[in-house]
Amino acid sequence: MTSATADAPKPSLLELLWREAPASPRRGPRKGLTVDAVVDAAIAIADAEGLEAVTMRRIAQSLGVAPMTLYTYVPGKAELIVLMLDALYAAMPRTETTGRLWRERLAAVARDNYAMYRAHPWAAAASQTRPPLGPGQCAKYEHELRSLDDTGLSDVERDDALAYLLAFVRTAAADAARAEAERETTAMSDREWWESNGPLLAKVFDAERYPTAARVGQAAGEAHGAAFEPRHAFDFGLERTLDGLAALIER
Amino acid sequence: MTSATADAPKPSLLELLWREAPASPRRGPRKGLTVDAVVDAAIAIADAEGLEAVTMRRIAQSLGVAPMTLYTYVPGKAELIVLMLDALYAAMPRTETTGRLWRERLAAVARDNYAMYRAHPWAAAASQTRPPLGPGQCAKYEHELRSLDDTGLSDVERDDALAYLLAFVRTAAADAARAEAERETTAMSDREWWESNGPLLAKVFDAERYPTAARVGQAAGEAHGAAFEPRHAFDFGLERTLDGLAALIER
DNA sequence: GACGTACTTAGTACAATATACAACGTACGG
DNA sequence: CCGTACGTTGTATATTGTACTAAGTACGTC
Repeated sequence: MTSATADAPKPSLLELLWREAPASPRRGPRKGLTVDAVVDAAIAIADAEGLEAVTMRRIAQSLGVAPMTLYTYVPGKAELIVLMLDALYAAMPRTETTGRLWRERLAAVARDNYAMYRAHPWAAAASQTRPPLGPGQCAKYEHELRSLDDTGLSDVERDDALAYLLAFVRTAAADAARAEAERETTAMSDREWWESNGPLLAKVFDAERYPTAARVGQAAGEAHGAAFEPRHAFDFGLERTLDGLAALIER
Repeated sequence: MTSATADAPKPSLLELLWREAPASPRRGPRKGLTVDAVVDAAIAIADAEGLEAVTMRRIAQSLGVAPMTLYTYVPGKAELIVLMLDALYAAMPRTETTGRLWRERLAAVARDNYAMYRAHPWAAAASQTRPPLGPGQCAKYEHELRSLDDTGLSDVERDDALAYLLAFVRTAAADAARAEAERETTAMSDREWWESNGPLLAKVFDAERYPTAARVGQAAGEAHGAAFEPRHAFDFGLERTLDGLAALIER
């Protein structure tokens, strides 16, 4: 070991989320960037080219610095993605619904979240059930919990109900993003797929063995004009989810 | 170009799923493996060490062949994962529930799926809303659709309802797997986390600004003894999901 | 004012990934 | 019996996150 380096106390993820820099002695060259600059650059890339395009090299390039420079601002890529998500949560619009019925309020929460995920498709895949307690997440949680005021639910039930609703929206958005990405990358249209795979499927799929699957599958495909219609899945699921919560709230 | 190579017609994913090899002229050395052997080896690794441990090298090693050999049996890694999923669907147990009420039948479908995902945690993360029409998926779809017989739903509604239920189960299982993996990899227990992050959070989290979040968050944390209890989330969500479908079925 | 030291930046390096390419050997059809 | 189609494998490439090491910068202290 060269010398007893003071072993930099490297900031925790929580400190980073709240931008609580440990007030470093500010020695050495001035920082050319900020955490927000790195996070914003990463979000811009993810929005434009998807999460898989977000590499440390790519971010550094878009900021005009060397890749390793980023590690001065962020401990690693995993933490960066958490920061990106919290920034989204902080910035997303929150529909004001005071005075409306609980069902309308919850529907607005769901639609706000869905819109946010659709605007940033990478976020649906990256987000988790229990995100770290960053400022964006806290503000979001507070706002969304208020939509369950005067429902008669206990505090624990409110948390359960909100988590349930948000998990549905996240999944619906992730599925929508995946379907869209697939449609873009796959050169094949639904019609072309059937022309190329239909004959084989007809030979191999035993309609006598799977009568229900054959009938329902065809009906669903024709009804939506595609194998999977994300918007319909969201609309259908949202009504079911609100009905399910209604059974708890209006019991 | 050396010679007009016959341009091997390389099998489509659908042919592979149904094991419909195009009956090649069988020249050259005999194949030492089968598609199933590759798929089974990959599943074994995924079960034991997680999806990120499933690399072409690792599979090849466990089969005693060179990595590139696998490409004789499988076009690429993406296709292999689809094959792994369909194998799971084909092999999973399906509870027999003829004669029971629709709600019990659907609950059994949900629990079968949840058990399958918990036994193979990687599958929840890998599976998609609209999987390719492999034999496993077809058998699964047929069985699960039957649980919606005599509900009075239209064919399209049956497909919607099933997809809605399955999406819930998949998400719940994926969240459970993620929580479990996090608990294993993170050296820190919940208590340790609070001891190390509590002071900062107390300083930075404005309980006057987020009163509901503070109250509900604490209540939920105490009720479950942890930040997130996957089993409770599944039980709660399943009841809500069935209630939501009941509103459609028993209207 | 000058200097040492803490701190930012950058260059290089490494291990791991999927998979393209081409050489090698095998065994069947003629 | 031999040519050729095909299974197998070694090598190679592009890309990834990030550890390590040097180099340069500017503030706190004398």
